[in-house]
Amino acid sequence: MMTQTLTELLDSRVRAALNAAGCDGAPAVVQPSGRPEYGDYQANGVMGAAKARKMNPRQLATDVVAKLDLVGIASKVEIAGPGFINITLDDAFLAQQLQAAASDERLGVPLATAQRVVVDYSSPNLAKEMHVGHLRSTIIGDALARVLRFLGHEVIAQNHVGDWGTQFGMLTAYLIEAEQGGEATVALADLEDFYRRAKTRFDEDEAFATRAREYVVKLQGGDAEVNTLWKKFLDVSLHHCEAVYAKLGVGLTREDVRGESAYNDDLAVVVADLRAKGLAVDDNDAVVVYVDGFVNREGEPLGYIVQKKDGGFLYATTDLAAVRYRVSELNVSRVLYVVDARQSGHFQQMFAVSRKAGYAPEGVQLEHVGFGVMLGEDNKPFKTRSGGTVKLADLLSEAVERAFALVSEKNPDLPEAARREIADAVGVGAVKYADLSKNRNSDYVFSWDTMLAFEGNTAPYLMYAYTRAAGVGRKAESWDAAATIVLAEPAEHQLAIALARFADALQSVARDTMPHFLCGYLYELATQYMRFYEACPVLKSEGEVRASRLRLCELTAHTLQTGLGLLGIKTLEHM
RNA sequence: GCCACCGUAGUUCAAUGGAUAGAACGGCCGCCUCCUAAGCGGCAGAUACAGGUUCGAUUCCUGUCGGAGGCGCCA
Repeated sequence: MMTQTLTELLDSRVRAALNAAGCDGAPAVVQPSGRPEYGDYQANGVMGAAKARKMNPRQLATDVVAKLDLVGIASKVEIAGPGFINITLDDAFLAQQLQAAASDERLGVPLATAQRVVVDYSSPNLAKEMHVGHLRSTIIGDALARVLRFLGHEVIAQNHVGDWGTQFGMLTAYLIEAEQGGEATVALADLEDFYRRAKTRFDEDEAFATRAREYVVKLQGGDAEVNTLWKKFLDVSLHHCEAVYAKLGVGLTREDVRGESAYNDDLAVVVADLRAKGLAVDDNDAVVVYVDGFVNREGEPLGYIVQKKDGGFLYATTDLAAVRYRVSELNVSRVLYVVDARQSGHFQQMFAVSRKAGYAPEGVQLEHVGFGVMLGEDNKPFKTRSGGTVKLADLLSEAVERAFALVSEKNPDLPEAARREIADAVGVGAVKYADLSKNRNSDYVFSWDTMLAFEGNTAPYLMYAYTRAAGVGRKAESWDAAATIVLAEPAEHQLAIALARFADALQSVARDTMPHFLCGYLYELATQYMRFYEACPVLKSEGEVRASRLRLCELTAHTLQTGLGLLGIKTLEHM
């Protein structure tokens, strides 16, 4: 099994050479080359090291190259420009790497030093139906969880659903009305509608509003009847979420659900603890924690309210209780919050309080994995309350429908069942990939055209590359699966480089919590494969060349399938 | 006012401080008697502005302009 990625290997070798050349501790700065004429990898550390030590960079580069041991790894090492070291990998070395990857379930990806990590994602409000605003958290979190697991980390998914709050008084009050009218099942079939009707009742009928408020009190007081109604409502709502998850291919289950209500009993404990530690103080009858560095509009210290003046708790309190639970009960060393970037201020405060209170000691990483807002095609934010929201379920259906129309057009001879299956994978994959392939920090422009474009840097392109790669192997019938890989053509070399970078791509994703790095990698791999496919006949070639190329196809297929799988996107054998 | 994000081709997006800023879509031009043309090749086209740090800046710092957020008892 491999213990180092390609970049790590080259980096350590160049660093050793820098040390030997008198530049102790100088970073090697190894990265893939920007263009083919600069080789496969470039080491850029010489210029900086030379500058810091007042040395001549070209001379230092010469020294470093003289001491650089890349025997059996590189076929060419050149100095270029002011002191770049351009490295061209040896085809035999590359071939050996690929052979190792091909015979390994994990494709030769080194296992990371295992961490236990909480990924907090999706977390819809169970009072309503999931809408497009929930898409990003759900699929970004899912992709990160999959990548971290693949690298050997122990991931604990946490679906921190909104299952608590005053709105559930209204909903349970309305549910009992619906049950009495014998139409509860019908009414619950459309949660969004259910919420709307309950809200209307609340606004228009004073008696109902009063009852709703009473139900909130009863719910909080543990009243058995209201509790049962509440649980029934949650169950229906979770079923709805699970249907969406199933359609999306997201791995969240009931086991991962730990909603806000799970922390109810801890809230008073947390506040008391913060008081005992001298962190929480009374302020205008509320209980507040002050941490340095946070100010409000007027430049006054901004407190973090953990208990309202009416005695009620807030999500701020819940989040603290959750941190405590995750660190002390789940024993994790990294917590990822895949939540809308607009909450970054809240997380900054929450993290600061957690540190101060000792809920998250030094060694525990707390990271807000924020993402941009969902915008309409008019570049205006989606409305959350006053209608205009697209249900996630509807979005996916629409995507699948459009994909079905496309498949039927491209491939009219396939039986309908097959076209349905393809449309399912392509439609859902396109929606997910359109989102995952963008830098999550940017705002997200929701556009049917963008999401459902089936050409270029899209899921269908990658899926198609997979079917091509896998299809060749199927057609080949018999060939030597253990054949030596021989890289002779430029297209073969480029494909090999792309294949060999898989581990580095995954590491970047895990380190920076950026799924779009993996998308970029897979797109590059697919592109290189397509070029290879055009330039190098596989089935028509003979002997060792044929066997070698078949192995390249097979490894490409396996890598694409694994990579897409880590993004939560299915592959197909036929398209 | 404070905090954090964003500004790259007509459009949607890339680019761990590195060399000539990459793709895709759209436009134009080529490639199927040849392993799946949902493909491949080619042409045209961009770093908001002004400073600074650096051998080197789309990237880091400061400021300006522009977009969209957050900033005490909602989540």
